[in-house]
Amino acid sequence: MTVTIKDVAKAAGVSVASVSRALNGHQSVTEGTRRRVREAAERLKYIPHGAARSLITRRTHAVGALLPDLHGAFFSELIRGIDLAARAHGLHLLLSSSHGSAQEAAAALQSMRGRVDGLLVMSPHADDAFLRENLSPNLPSVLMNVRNGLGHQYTTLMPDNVGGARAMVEHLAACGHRRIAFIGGPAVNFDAQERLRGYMEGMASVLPDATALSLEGDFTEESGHRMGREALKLSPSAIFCANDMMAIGCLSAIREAGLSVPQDVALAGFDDIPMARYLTPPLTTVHVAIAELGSSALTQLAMAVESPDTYVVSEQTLPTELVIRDSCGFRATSVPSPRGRPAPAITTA
Amino acid sequence: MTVTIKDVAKAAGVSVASVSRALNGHQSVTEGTRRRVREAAERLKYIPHGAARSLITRRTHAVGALLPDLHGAFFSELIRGIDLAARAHGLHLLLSSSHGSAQEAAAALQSMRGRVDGLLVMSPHADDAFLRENLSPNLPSVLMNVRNGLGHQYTTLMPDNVGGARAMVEHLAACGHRRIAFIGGPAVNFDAQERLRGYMEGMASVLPDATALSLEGDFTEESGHRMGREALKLSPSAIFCANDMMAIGCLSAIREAGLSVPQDVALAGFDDIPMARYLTPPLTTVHVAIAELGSSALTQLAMAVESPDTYVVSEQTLPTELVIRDSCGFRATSVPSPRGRPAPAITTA
DNA sequence: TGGTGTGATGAAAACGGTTACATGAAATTC
DNA sequence: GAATTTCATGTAACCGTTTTCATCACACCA
Repeated sequence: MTVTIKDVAKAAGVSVASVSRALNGHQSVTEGTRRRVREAAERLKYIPHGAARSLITRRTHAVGALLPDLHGAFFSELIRGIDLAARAHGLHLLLSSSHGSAQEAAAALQSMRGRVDGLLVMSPHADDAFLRENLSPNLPSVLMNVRNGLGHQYTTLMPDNVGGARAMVEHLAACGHRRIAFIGGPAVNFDAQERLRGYMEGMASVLPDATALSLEGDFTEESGHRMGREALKLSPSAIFCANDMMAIGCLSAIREAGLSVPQDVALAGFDDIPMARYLTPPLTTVHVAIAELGSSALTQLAMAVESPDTYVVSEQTLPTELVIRDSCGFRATSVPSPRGRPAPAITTA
Repeated sequence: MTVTIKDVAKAAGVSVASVSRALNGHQSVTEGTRRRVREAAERLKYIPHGAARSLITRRTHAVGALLPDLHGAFFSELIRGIDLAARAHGLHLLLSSSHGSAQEAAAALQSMRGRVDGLLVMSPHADDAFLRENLSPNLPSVLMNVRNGLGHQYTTLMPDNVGGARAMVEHLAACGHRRIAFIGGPAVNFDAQERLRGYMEGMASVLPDATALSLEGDFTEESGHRMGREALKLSPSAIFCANDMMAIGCLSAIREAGLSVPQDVALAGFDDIPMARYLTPPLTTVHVAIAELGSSALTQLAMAVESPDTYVVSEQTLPTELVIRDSCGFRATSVPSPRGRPAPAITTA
């Protein structure tokens, strides 16, 4: 049925050991033998059995990625980054996304053990208890967008949520806004916490006399719409949403109130999803290099896998970029030009 | 170091065979033995070695997905659908995307063999020769969005590109348009071919006296912009783009020509990416149930894997839906309302 | 009581590779 | 020319699991 190393050995007239050596580029093999083996393997279309190999080598050359139930641009960009880096490191990617509960996430992790050399974890359920329970210490793991309280036991990467949000507040203040409302994400979400913190810090440092006007949404367009209506009651001159989808919802709430952006209310988002520049008006937002987050995380993981002894755990913050478009009233062109550099950008830490 | 079945056997005072039987729910095991084994396994935190198991069982409980280098909503939706169905069938997902060339795709397939029980293939490079060369006949495989010329050797799924494009032409004609230009995708692309065919068929059946006005883009926004300019030279009353991104590019080309949509020129796209309803004006397009495509494909594959003897290869077409918004001039509301049903929809075959 | 069926258990053979070690021939050294 | 090194190759052990087959105790039946 399937052709094994024995078949190749027989066909080439050598032992299985020689086949293994020849095919794996071991040095002590005659050129003639190597050629005959190569030819036989080629002819028989021999493909080594991955499981058998990893049984003895204790390497699967695969890493697992545990991702939350997210869709849209964020998700695809993240995977793109991860996948690209994985291929560069010769690693396979075992993907498990869209798990809604902590139990599901735990089950996914369980079933991955023994199949992967390392783990990439981004999950809203990934608190300390969860990690302690479900992450084996001898399996290299890298975390994304989680608070890592475990004594720096795991490498952690996250976008500079605080810096990005701060920069946005500073920009809005520089545009002359004083009453800046903030529509945050769910309080349990780590990114949401960080962005709220950035908003607070920004307000405190740039507008110490102004009151912080903060509402809690849940990152969905619908909640942006709902909270946008609430926010308008505070008569703000600018509304800063913790992500772009909420900003979209907020935009329609503003319109429904008979107001226009940016003339009556300035609007800003966070993430810079592709849609942001096609809105009317184009949305001022904070760009997060998501693909880069994914590929950096995987590169870290690859290093941890390849040389566990010399690898040092670290905590990395990826810079964000302020992308100024029209919705904040800073400038006023209207038709997005295709493939042009998006807008003036300011990079944060 | 790692705890194996032997350690559990020793701890429970039984043989490895009994441990295996107890843990895998074999019937001929005493309740007492089973309990002791369970306890020992629990205590030692034993997790079976996947590679060792799949070496003997010849099952990896994983399927591979070979996807093209695409990003954005299409990609994430597809993966979501696949992943969801995979979890439902207890299968792991080995992902390999973003391979640019046929060689890379071939290499990816190569390195997956022996690690997966089945293969999900969507690739622009997946023509007959490629498939014959790189797909082993004893590895169940399901194809998406490819022309399957191999005597129905593989199950194939694809959206109803022809029907969707036809329906759009019919709708535009019903709106009173006679000069309907079409900006297609790259001629080598299968989806592009089908959508062009749908356009042609639609024109022939509904507007037999009108000339087909067809241009070739490459599915990018930029080409939509470029071809949009060309299309305008043909003084069309409607432009139908083979995907939404090109429609976006086309929209800006129309604006730059000093014309407006839909008053001067009607515009339509294909795919219904999330962005489509947020454009100004909201884009009339053809909705493709991408997640469903992915999950259906995986379900087919799971069936093929689980019962290869009774499985029958099939060819499935997933219905598309006409989504009528404002860009075609059919109606004229303007602000997209959040979470509302998108628009009147017409389902095709 | 002796034969027989039954059901739990253990020993050992797979699965398909890699690699330590043994072997023997050729090359090198004296 | 004998001793010794070198080096390509083969033999066999091993990785961790499942599963076949043999074994053995036990209850059952005549």
